Amino acid sequence: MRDLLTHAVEDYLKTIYDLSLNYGRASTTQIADVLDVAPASVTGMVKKLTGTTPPLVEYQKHRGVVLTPDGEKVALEIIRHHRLLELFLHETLGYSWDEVDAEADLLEHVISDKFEQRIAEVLGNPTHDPHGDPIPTRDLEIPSHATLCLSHLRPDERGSIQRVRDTDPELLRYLSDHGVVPQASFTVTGFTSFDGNLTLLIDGQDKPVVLGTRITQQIFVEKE
Amino acid sequence: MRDLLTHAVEDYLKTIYDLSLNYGRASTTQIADVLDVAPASVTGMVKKLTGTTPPLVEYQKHRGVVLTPDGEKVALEIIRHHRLLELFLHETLGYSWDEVDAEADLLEHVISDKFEQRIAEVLGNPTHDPHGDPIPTRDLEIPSHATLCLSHLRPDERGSIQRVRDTDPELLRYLSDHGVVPQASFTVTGFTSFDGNLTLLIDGQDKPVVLGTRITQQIFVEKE
DNA sequence: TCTCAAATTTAGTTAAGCCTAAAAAAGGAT
DNA sequence: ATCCTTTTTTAGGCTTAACTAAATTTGAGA
Ligand SMILES: [Mn+2]
Ligand SMILES: [Mn+2]
Ligand SMILES: [Mn+2]
Ligand SMILES: [Mn+2]
Repeated sequence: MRDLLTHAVEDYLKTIYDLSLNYGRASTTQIADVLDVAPASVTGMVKKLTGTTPPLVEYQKHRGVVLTPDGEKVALEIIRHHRLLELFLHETLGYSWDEVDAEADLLEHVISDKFEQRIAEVLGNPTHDPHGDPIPTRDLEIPSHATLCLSHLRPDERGSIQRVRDTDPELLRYLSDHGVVPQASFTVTGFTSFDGNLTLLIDGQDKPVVLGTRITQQIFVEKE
Repeated sequence: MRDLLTHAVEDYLKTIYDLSLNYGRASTTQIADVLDVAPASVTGMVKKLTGTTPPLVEYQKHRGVVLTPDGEKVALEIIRHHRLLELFLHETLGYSWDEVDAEADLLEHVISDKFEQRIAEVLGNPTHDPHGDPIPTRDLEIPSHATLCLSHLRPDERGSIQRVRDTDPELLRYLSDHGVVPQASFTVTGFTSFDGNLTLLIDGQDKPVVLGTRITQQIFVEKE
């Protein structure tokens, strides 16, 4: 019954967890989009996940899918693997922060509990990954993390970058090239209402950087 | 055509490589034994491996299987992964030498070229794994390694341990507990012809250790 | 040479996880 | 209420890599 935790199952659960955080639930098409499979494949897998004992997901009539506590536990285990691996690849093996997500996506399903424990020790039981995302603890509690979106700030407000969505390597390279990295402090110096562009002056940088909403919606901050 | 390199295919090629080293070829039942699958499954896979372009193995019905140069290249790539990973787990993550084989068996199929390169660098481009087995170089040359079996030594001969078969964790723990580890020098102090038992006095150890043929056949040495 | 047990292959299934095409169900707009 | 578009499910199939059971081949000993 616990051997049902195939790579595919783990990726579905992780995806449902992420979507539920953002939307409260996960729809068939959203899941299909993220995992790059056909919607019909999602229906098939979701059926399987409701049929396990204990069930790993709950289907709510017209409201998509949410994880059961059991499903969430599995998702958090995989997310812990993923984020520890990202940090390990970055800190110990010298990967840049745009390269770690893809490799961690594969390794997360394969490493043992021992491997997880050892890299956590080597890294000093870290609380956040290279993109600022919180790493669930060993008993799967989630450290605090910022939820305020950069797109909501306006000129003259100051803050610090806390967290950046990690799935687009090109964006990550662009951001780090311009000093937009976790812990960087900044002042908002401009806002254009037509397109939502924000201008930021990062402390210690010469030039301000202009970011569109596609970008500012993927960055989370703390206000000063 | 190169996407045919599934985990299963890689494990078959690695197994055929190992068996060919020892027996010149690999029989269906030998492969089935090592991989713990049914002989019929081996026949099926072997057929698939002869049908690729280029073919990865050469096969005559009922006469066993050998790798083609292409198949050998793939096998050596996986073996490089495996042995680098073993050393990395041991040196960097503090695994003991009996724990590394199982974990490396899973990870070897998943790590990228970049991961391989990085751990090789961190380890200083090592030539041998924790059990003394040679690590193929980046261009898949095999460093020299001892082929003289400990079971062939006789009293008063001196030598040094070079290499130990790595698949039995219990044996590995027993050996390291008694100082039988790569680079250890020793003198043979006894031999019993009935059972082939050898008595070894390891330099720096108080007590001699008696090893049966089941053990001495899995240890390779260099004579002094 | 013949016989027979061991080794190997063939044939037919299974399970996972994906696919496409078509049917059905929602839900917004008229 | 009806239409229409989007979302979701159903139905049927494919591929990979296992399995079991039965058939076949091999090669060693009588
Ligand atoms: Mn994954
Ligand atoms: Mn991340
Ligand atoms: Mn393996
Ligand atoms: Mn080894």
